[in-house]
Amino acid sequence: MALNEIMRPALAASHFRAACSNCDLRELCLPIDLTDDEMQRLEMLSHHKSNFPAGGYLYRSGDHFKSLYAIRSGSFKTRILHDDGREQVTGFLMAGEIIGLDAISTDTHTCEAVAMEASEVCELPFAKLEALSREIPSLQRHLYKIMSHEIVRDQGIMLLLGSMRAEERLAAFLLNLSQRNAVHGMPPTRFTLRMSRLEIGSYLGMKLETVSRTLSHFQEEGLIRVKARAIEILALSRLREVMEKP
Amino acid sequence: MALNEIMRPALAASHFRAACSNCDLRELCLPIDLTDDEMQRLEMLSHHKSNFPAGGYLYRSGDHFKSLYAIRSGSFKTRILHDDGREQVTGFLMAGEIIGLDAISTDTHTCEAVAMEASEVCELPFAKLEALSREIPSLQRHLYKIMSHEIVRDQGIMLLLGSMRAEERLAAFLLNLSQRNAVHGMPPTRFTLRMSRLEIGSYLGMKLETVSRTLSHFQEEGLIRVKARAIEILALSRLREVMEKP
DNA sequence: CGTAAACTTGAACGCACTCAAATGGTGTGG
DNA sequence: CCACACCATTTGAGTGCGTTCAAGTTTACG
Repeated sequence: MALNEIMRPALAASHFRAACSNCDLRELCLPIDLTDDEMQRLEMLSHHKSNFPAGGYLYRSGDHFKSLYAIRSGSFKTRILHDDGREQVTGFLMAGEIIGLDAISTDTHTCEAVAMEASEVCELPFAKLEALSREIPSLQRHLYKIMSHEIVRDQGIMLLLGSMRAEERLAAFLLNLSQRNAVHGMPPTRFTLRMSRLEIGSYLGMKLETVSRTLSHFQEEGLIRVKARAIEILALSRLREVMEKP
Repeated sequence: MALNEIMRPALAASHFRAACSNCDLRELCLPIDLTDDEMQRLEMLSHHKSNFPAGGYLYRSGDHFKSLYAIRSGSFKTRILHDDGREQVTGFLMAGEIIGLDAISTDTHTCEAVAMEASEVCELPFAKLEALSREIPSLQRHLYKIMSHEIVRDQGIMLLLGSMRAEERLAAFLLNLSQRNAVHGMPPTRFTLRMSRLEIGSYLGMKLETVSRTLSHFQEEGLIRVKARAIEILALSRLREVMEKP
């Protein structure tokens, strides 16, 4: 497994933008190939929720499962909460990605999704999606692939959390963001973090101070430039080396 | 999220034992409700591979994806390999569980599955399974649920790796094994580990020495009794407390 | 423009790692 | 059935990475 595939690979963000009344759902998370007629049927079952506020909950842990959501614009974080107060950020999701897959298993959301900025989502009622996927084989296959893709992504993060050091984790994280930002038309070496050091730390299994220190260290090494949440990658290839050296 | 749900919950092992010519597939991983006729059709598409040898590969990383596998007896570990030699065990799978879900995404296996003892599996050709699931709604729903369940499990392990200490991780691991063993008719407080300290360490993100030391420590505390790979849990509730105290 | 939150940096600590050696367990061939 | 070899496991001692605690500084936002 190539190291640049460890975290959510570029295709996660680039393909699949499924049907929804106001979204181009033709590229929802993975490539989907539907006829115009099929596309229209997919669009008919979706609702559009616009102007989702920053900090707002898309759903909470324990909520009854009804729909998947396709992020049309903005970004979300998902997290699971512990009884004892600890929390773990399990993902940062960007436009074009699908959110809510965890809830299918038990018909209850096991994590919660919070908007990190003003965002728009398409609601995809799962019962309808399921029924339609029975009639459109390529849609069914697509749903299976999206879910499998999420499994691969999560296992990549298990590798990261289980066997990488702090520097390697952060390098992997930055490179992953770089890839995913590039997909949205932004330059791969300049982007703005949507999340705090605390959230990055929770995601990567380290403390916020360690995140901050490691970013500073990368800057001293000339690998990146950090200015608050603005990141500029100065040496992509050397950053990859950081990640690949045990 | 309750702490005893963090790792693969009991239902993962208890329910779903899907159709396969020689297996009772009626309970494959999650409850499945099919008519006799539907069951027969599910069984018709499956092959039975018996006598899978210990240490043998069910599939390797990079193999072309063709089938899912239902474990009929025995157990497997799945792991992802790094370019630089590091490996991460991503799961220990027991009878009744489904293996190979990661490969649907790209039609290529991203991890490898190795038998930890002599095992039997049912092969479920995915193309046929997919087609049949279009005709049997409850089978389709079942497949979605199994995949979602794997996502929930993986995210539980992310929580474990990202925010728990060594003692807590190992306590969670033992309690999870206890649950899953109970499901197979074995007493919940006495079971045999199928995996080495090295493999446990890889799975839990710690070194084998730390696994060993922590087991010894639990024994000194009177929580468990360890004799090589034989484990006896002496104080289930106190072991849960270990896991729940930050 | 002022306040609170986010971030950076420093210093000391501690958990888990590394290195190393001894012990125990397992399987195989004599 | 035992002896040997090999691998798995345990245990010890010392180290280091990341944490904790504690300022000080910058940024975001009303």
